[in-house]
Amino acid sequence: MAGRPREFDRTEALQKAMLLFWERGYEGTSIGDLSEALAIGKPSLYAAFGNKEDLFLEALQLYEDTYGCFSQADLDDAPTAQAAFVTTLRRNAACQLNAGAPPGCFIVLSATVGTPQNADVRAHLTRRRQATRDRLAARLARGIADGDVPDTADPQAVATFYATVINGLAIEARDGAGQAELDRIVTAALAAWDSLVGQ
Amino acid sequence: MAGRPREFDRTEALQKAMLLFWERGYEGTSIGDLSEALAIGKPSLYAAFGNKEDLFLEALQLYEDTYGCFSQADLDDAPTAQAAFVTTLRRNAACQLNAGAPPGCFIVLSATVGTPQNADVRAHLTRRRQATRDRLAARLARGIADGDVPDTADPQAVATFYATVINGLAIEARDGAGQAELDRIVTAALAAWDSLVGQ
DNA sequence: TGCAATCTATACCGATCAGTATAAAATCCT
DNA sequence: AGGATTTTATACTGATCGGTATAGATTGCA
Repeated sequence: MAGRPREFDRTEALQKAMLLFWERGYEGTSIGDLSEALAIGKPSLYAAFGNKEDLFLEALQLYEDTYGCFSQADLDDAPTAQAAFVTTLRRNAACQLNAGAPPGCFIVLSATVGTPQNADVRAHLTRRRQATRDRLAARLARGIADGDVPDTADPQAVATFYATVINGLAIEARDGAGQAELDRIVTAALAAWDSLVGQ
Repeated sequence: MAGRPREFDRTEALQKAMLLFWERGYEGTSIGDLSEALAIGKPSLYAAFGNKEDLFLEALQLYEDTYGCFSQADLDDAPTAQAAFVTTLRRNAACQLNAGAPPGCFIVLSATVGTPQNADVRAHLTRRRQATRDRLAARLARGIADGDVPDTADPQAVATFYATVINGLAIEARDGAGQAELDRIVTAALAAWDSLVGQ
């Protein structure tokens, strides 16, 4: 009923895999790289995580659960839509840089282009990015319902603008921007609030 | 002094290579893919363009010269910094989508992450992105000198914000955004102008 | 102790990677 | 025609890709 116990910590290994995928992207990270960095033989890797795509998706989930730049609670708990966006974008800027981790959001960077055979991985990440935008739009709709956002505002348009800034932040971070620079970008984006919601 | 003439149009071949690198990125495009898509044997490819990196850099140059989203003249010829930014960002949104070409800016998308051995290609593209930001900052500085931008404005901060939007636009386009959506994002970013320059 | 079950290391699979050696084919010049 | 020069197609290089077959090692249970 119980065979030889595995000799590595699965969670630790997954975290190292996440960091490697984060730094090099899906196609830039080979199974050989992972086997070496995790100090785990390839058969053990496959037994524990399935194939490369399975491992990547699990690493993505771990990223969202730990380093993830997005918090639904930030949106829900804020009293107004504007306050929710301030908190969400401030957190996002802060989450682009982490000591001991690669700069820039995993979800934005790890697979934007690549070979046709990996199109499903890219589509998965596209859906994650669109989910972020949709949540922003939903919070704006709630703001209109709550009365703290003018009902002339276009939730989709405003959400898409801020989602674009969030995507751009990841590239700025990967290009070497410091925390102060990222924070200034968010400050600038937030300064547009009144003109965006038509207040 | 002259041997067998080459049987393909070098410019045509380079354009096809550009389109493939644009769609799949540097590492997502193999020499075999290029040889097939261009209908050119690999030895002819190497003889005409050097190695993969040389070909990519030449394709990048062709992109900037043809599909490139950025025009120095747009910045120079506008009477005010604000007008220059309106034109530059409108053109950028329009350049994200081209019939018969992949969506999203080549320079932003084709190599943001990857293997360590291709770090120099990524660094090259990072420098191109920073060049865009620096030109935006220079135009703002001119606006201050010309008197059409308040001298309290921070050219670097404003330029970095708009550069971030430009980077984000490429990802939105690759994710499937339509022209109207991209235009709305630019409209939103431009609406922030007054609050950004402290007017 | 023996057996079923599980993990490990080694070595391998066919396919593909970037790049090239070789030799035939096609041109210009003399 | 002959020779120099360049491009072509074919076939190959060693390395690496994602993934696996095989067999030995380690466990719990009977």
